[in-house]
Amino acid sequence: MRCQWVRSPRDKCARVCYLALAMRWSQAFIPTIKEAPADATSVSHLLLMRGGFIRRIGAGIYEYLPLGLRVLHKVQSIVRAEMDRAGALEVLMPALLPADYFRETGRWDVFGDNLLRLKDRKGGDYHLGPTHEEIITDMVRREIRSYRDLPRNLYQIQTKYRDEPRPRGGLLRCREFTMKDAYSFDVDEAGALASYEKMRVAYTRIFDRMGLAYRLVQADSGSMGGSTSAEFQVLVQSGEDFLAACDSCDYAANLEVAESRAPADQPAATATPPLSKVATPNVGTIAEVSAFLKAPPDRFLKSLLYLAGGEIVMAVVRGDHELNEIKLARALGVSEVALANEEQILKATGARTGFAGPVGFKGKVVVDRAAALVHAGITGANEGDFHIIDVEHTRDYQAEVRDIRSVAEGDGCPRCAKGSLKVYRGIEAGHIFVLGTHYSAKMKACYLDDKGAEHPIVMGCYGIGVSRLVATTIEQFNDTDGMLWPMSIAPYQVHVVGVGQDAAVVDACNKLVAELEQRGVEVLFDDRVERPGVKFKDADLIGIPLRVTIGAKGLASGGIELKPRTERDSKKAEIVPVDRAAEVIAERVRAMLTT
RNA sequence: CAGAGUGUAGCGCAGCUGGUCGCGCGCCUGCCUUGGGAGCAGGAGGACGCGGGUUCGAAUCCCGCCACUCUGACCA
Repeated sequence: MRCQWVRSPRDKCARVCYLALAMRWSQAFIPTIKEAPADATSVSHLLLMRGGFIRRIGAGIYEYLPLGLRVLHKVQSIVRAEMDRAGALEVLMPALLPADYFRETGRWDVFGDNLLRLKDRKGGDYHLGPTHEEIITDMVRREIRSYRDLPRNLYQIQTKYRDEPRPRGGLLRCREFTMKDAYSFDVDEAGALASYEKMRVAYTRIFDRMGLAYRLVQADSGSMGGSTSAEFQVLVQSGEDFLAACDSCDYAANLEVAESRAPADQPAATATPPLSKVATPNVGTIAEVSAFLKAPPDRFLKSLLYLAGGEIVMAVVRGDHELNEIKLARALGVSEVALANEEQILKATGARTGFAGPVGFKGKVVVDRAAALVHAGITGANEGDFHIIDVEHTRDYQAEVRDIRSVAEGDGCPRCAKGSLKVYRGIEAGHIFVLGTHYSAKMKACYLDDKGAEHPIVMGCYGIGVSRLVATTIEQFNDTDGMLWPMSIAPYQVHVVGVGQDAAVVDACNKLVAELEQRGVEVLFDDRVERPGVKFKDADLIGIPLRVTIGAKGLASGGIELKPRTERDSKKAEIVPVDRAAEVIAERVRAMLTT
């Protein structure tokens, strides 16, 4: 084991990194475990635990062991390099924050239970920072007064705290996690958009360097109070977010906000007869009524009652569609909506749950644009055990027509004429926002223009879940035996496995490890007195991208064996002559870093 | 916050018709073995989550609390 200060040759930013280049397993702290921990809730969680990368000490609170920390540091250094390249400046704000700043913007209350609060000995209110808009805005308002000082982009890599209702998935959703957050400050909206675009490019470079398959999607700006925003979603089956993407153009959006091509009206072949009421005893759900009346779900008008800004509102979507609460809230101009409870439904419609409908409803009604085109529709009669059939929008009920449903697989793309939408699952790895003057206006972060007039600074904010990325990468790259690290963030670049204790083998191992170290290659050398099977299993588990096997057998047949972790068949390992091994391996590492 | 469940050796679990706790893996020692988590022999390791109650006696039954997990709500 030797530690030294090195300048990594691949790092164009001339950053000096501290890296222990070579590590002998017998001297290391890599406690792998054979049996799966019972509480592992995702592939990445399982493998990070088994591989000895992390340990849990509380719900959503993890320790990083040496391998885990190396990966975390590598992700951080890629993020730093690209942020610096984009002209952002690193700062560090405290994790422990006095309550005053969040009180200033109202988020002390808005964050509610998600904020981890504490008191100091004098009884003063504090919290651990879940994000730092207020703090950075305060820093900037105290120091920046002139348009000459703008634009600026400041970022930090900090530990963040959120009292998640339910942490899960290991590092995917924690209460304490590492995040890179950047904040841009511009004189106007156009400047903010330019800053936003720079971050979009930087993020693309970051995720590309990590070799991830991801998609940039339109996103809900939510309570951040911004206008433009997009998410970087890493595509994995286990992802908790859903996104819709066009199969022929580059339209992609989080399902929360995804749109579909406007539906075309298909007039009924025959005129719809007048309304009539039918008895539907004890059948309330769409599936039940559909079976009872022998009518397909797409003829139904599903009527849901919501509480929006203190008012009861009816939202109507087609029976085969799902209502989208974010779209509904936006259509109503409120920040959020909540499903009405049974009591409120009874009071508003006069019927118990399952029999609500827009016909004759006294309150405000919003109908989805697809539901508005339903002919001879079927809906609740606002009377227990009765439905109404042959309902026509406009003729039989009045409602505001809006897009309030979630898109579904196969819907037409809203952007192009021929494409249709596919639904994917993803993990949000990054999010970029134009915030506007939401925070600067509230906190009076202003600058003077060249005429001496005062304006609020126009802001943007940009987050990357650094610790989440460690887990996300494993979610995307794993097989039945373990992790498959991309070279750029692997804990070590090369894993040397010594088979047997022959003097010739031990000598060859030591010599190769020393040569690799000299060439700046990060190498983990399994020098343990263990059976080969144990070493191979551990090597597959921790997933270092290149494995070098040195044994008597290989040496006899001409050299050492080189095998990428992605190659499952050991017999396909490449035989490299001993005297050229270090050179070939170092070159391979270099090649894998750039692809 | 609502519903469900689990806390017993480092990890995974059994024991729960009350009688002071076992198994597998891991760990230690020795022998043997060495190209995909070997084998044999011996060994160490436990206030059975915490507190109270019932009982001659509680891991086991009862009450309270705590922690954790799952499903939902929530998630810049």
